[in-house]
Amino acid sequence: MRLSRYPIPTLKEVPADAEVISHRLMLRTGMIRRLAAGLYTWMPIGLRTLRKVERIIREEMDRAGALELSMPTVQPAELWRESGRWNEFGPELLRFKDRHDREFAYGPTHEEVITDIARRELRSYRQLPVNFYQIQTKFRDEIRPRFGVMRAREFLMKDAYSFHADEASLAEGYRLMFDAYGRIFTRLGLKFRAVHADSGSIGGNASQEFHVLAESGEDAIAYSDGDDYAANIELAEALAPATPPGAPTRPLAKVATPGARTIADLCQFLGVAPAQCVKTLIVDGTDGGVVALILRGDHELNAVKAQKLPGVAKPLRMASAERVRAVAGAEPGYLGPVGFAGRIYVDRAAAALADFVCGANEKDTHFTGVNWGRDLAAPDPRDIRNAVAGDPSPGGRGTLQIARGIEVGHIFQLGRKYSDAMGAAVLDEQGKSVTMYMGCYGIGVTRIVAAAIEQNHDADGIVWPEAIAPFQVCLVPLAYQKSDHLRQTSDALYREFTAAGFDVLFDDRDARAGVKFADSELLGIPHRIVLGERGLATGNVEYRHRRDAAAAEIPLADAVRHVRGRSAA
RNA sequence: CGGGGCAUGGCGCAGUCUGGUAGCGCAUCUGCUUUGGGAGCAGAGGGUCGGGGGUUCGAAUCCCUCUGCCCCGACCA
Repeated sequence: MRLSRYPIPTLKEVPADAEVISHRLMLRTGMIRRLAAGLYTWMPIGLRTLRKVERIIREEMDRAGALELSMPTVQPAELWRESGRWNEFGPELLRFKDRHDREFAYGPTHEEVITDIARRELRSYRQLPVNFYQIQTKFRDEIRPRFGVMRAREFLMKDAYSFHADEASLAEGYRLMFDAYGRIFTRLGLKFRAVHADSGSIGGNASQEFHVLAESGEDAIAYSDGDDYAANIELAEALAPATPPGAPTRPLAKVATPGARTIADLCQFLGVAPAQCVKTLIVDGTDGGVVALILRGDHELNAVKAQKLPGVAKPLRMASAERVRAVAGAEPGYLGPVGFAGRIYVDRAAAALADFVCGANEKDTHFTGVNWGRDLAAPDPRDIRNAVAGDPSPGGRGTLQIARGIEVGHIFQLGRKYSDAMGAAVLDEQGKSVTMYMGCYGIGVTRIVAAAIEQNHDADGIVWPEAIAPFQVCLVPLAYQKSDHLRQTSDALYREFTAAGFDVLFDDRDARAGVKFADSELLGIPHRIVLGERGLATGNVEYRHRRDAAAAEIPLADAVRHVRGRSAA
């Protein structure tokens, strides 16, 4: 592409509302433009990358034996009523009516539609297993769209759905998709990790997420340095410390701790470590009452785990200060399990403490030297905290590390949730009707583009992985408008690269060198070739990979071969 | 949805408190100079100050109201 013919210039300044780096860079490079909250136009440069991502996904899905189809984005309400999700899904589902007052939804996902297809079209176990996929626009009316294309309302998703005669086949189909996802993210040139995940509202059993590793990721993931355990922090099992609790050595004592409402205050005041304290969180219960959750002072509550406990309201809500006062008789800040009458859940790590500190359920007062079994009932330890770096790996070897990631893929074994609800069955070998098992497999295609930028950028701009760069090669002739010789040489080189099959951005603008350099770096094109009068006098051009520290002189005649060599590396 | 904030040429902002002829930078256009790291000079175009209502001789500025957007929380590819 000749840059002089591309009407969307790069920007030095970005709209003030762009917070994350990928959003800023996508705006500055002219990849996207915002239409409304969570709605973006993909401009020509951005679309080139998006299409490359799509192509890799499509090739690997096809290779894994999946069949591409395309389902409507608009779906009738009846299907969603059949699955029960018309009510379950909540306001994220965009609903509307047609001229006949019939209800529809703009598809946020396609389990219902594909299950409808399956129950109409699939008759025999002999047609199974089968995996259908599409790459298509979804709409989810997110409460708070943000970060540009990273959490948009309208976005492009690859969604696949597999159908199986039995559970073993589902497990096998799931594994095939797991492998395909690994190939996809590898080919995209991204550093990623597959982790066990909570299956959330889609439902089902086994489930794994694929995360692109990036500091700015919204999710925390825990992985072991000694085995292959890896899980989303929401799910990652937090084990008790390896060492068993010691025997009590100190007497129970009530101490005055005026003003020490937080763990930090308390530790400062008493000169103890947060890990020697216990904090007590009061949350709403299902029966209108409350539940106390006990954690070690240096640990955080894991809401996903906690709201699965019997008696805890879902979604998890902290109890109001009034209710806390009514139940515990003290302000939040001085709560503790000693003498607490209601239901209590104690985290494993907190349960492993001896001689610990906790609130005394009395203003400005704490207990020290508290011991389970002596001063209060021995607890039934539960896992209700977030795993932290240094925890023993649930896999058995090594310790957990924490990384941040952007969720770009999620695979589920759905089981029969939808096929049961919607009656999707085939005949088995005995001619008996059996409900099909289902798997579903998503990839956030548009999100991948943003995630790739989050993971691959520097102070000058994007540093595209070659496979998804909008252009592979950037040709920068200097004084293109002034020198006939230089113009002819660079035109010829442009044709040569194009003929060799490269996507080439040809910066034939009448602009200063600095402008062209800055733009090629901002756009993150992997290979840059600069043609100047000086070098051409000796038959040389300048080559620089976007990741190189400095440029190198290479013979003009070798340019294509040189780039091909660097591009294979 | 709850809590905070913003809305002034295409973009980034000042002006609002204390009402008095709408400004700056970037970008755009023209001319001249410059030409290996986001050029210089001279000139030009472009704004119903988010919409509606009110107060006032006079409103970007004060009041009411609506709309849109952003940030922090619960959701998800």
